[in-house]
Amino acid sequence: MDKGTFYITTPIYYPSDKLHIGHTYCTVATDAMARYKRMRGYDVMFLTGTDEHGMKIEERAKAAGITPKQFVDEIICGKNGILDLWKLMNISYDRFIRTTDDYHVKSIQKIFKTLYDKGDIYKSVYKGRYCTPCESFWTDSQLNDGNCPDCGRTVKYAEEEAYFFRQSKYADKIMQLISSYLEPTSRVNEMVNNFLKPGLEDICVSRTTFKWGIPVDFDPDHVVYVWVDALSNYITALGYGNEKYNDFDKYWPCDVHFIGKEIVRLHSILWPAMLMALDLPLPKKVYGHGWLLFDGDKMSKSKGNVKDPIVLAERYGVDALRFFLLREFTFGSDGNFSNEALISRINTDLANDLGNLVSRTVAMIEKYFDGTLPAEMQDDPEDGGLIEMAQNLHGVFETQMEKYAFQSALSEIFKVTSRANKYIDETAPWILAKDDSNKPRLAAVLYNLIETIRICTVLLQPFMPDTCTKIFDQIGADNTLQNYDSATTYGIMPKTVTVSKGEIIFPRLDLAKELEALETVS
RNA sequence: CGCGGGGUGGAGCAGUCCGGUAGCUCGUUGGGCUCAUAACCCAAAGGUCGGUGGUUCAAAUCCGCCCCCCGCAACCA
Repeated sequence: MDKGTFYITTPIYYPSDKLHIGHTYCTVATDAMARYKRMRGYDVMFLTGTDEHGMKIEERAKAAGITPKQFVDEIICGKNGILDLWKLMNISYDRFIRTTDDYHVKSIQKIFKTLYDKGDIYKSVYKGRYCTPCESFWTDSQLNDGNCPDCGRTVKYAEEEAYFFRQSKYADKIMQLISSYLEPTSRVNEMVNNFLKPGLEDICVSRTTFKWGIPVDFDPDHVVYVWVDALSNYITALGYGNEKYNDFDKYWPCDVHFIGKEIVRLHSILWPAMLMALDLPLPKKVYGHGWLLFDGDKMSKSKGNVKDPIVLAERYGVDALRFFLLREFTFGSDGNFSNEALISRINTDLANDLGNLVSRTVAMIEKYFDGTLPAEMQDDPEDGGLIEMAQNLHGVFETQMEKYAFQSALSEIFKVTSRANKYIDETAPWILAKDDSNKPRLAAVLYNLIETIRICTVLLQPFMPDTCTKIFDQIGADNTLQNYDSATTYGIMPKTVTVSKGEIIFPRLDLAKELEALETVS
């Protein structure tokens, strides 16, 4: 059963504000993959966390009249904070790292010193446009008509002593390797043409203009700038450079970093360069997923189009929301989030297709056999189509999952539930039930339905863990019929299975009513 | 000429690498069924595949040019 290790990560999120549906999307995807790999027998390490340093948080804390640590503690541990959100969303992370954790801080200082001693970090001068009231440096491209993008005032040329990471030294190697670890491949060209071909510049990795960061221990005026701090979380959380954990050798290199497309550059260029400088192996995959857009726009607080995952999960159920996020959107591309799409997807796939299939199957077994199928069954060639699909499902499902194509993997499952609904019409059990001599045939039909539902449900577990438990209860599948291997064999369910009709799993929603309600709450 | 992605029935998308009857989901219309959550099943209508020129027996697909949308451009999942 043991297939080795699988290490998967989300980005560590920046807790300057409550998280929104976009963060939830990435984390749910990571969770589904982690659960899938666990089911398949891998020793999984699923890491998520928070990236807590930086000027923005320092400023927001100041504005709120509290310390930066108090500020992030509230957002992470407070009511409806990040920990609550992941608990609500049923996120099965194994480890949660905060960049303010002592062990991480110590590791970062060591890493910084190691790179400095090696000559890959060196002291120089950062030159740029500086806005004095905002105490911020800006690049030319960030400027708004030549003025500060934050306050609109004029900026002036300024210099600041800073440490730089010798990223340029690793440019050639990265150019050679990037297409082997970065996915989807469409992102590779962007990196090569925009950054690698024009020539990599060294990157500034320390600051003296704010204090809320990890101090450079051999030069106390400086704090380590975000990216060295943040990216390293993937190894410090395994115990690299600290005593807190000691499974670095076991899990590194990482199997896949799931990240948003906006930080592809940092994960596919800077991070590999850092690892090369530390003489460590590179992650096997970096997957830059797309964004959820709202009315074609990026979600942002200022545009007022942010979707609150807590509101949606509480209204429609965590599993329905998890399912929607991974079923509706192509993981590698941007997708358009809309309330209408959410409601429609729940209605068509979950209520009409899957939920109704379970409901009608279980109801017929109760009605025609008092809930328990008889051992005597009569097969028929017309069963072949359905059985073949159910039997082969795990194979096509795996192919898609291994490509991180959640949408396609789910689509394969729903092809089978659709086929099962069609099978009911083809076999017309209600007609068979009219004549007792047809009972063995009727029993076989209902058994095929139950067994098909069971296989689909096994594979749906990474996406909708709680709902699948409810379905297993209704169709009478015990624990031995729920594990991954049980989905690879058709017909292992006992013939004399007993079902029990429970509550409706996914009630059908009134689209117009829900849209109206969502307008007022989010 | 900065770079990348996209433009396919009313909506959302696949197909483009490797040319050969344009496909899926939703919606619409008609029919069927009554086990089921007014759900399910069948059928039909609906597209000059952004524009234009070229290659070819044949182009959504390959090549040239043009238009439009989105993103990136060194801190946004």
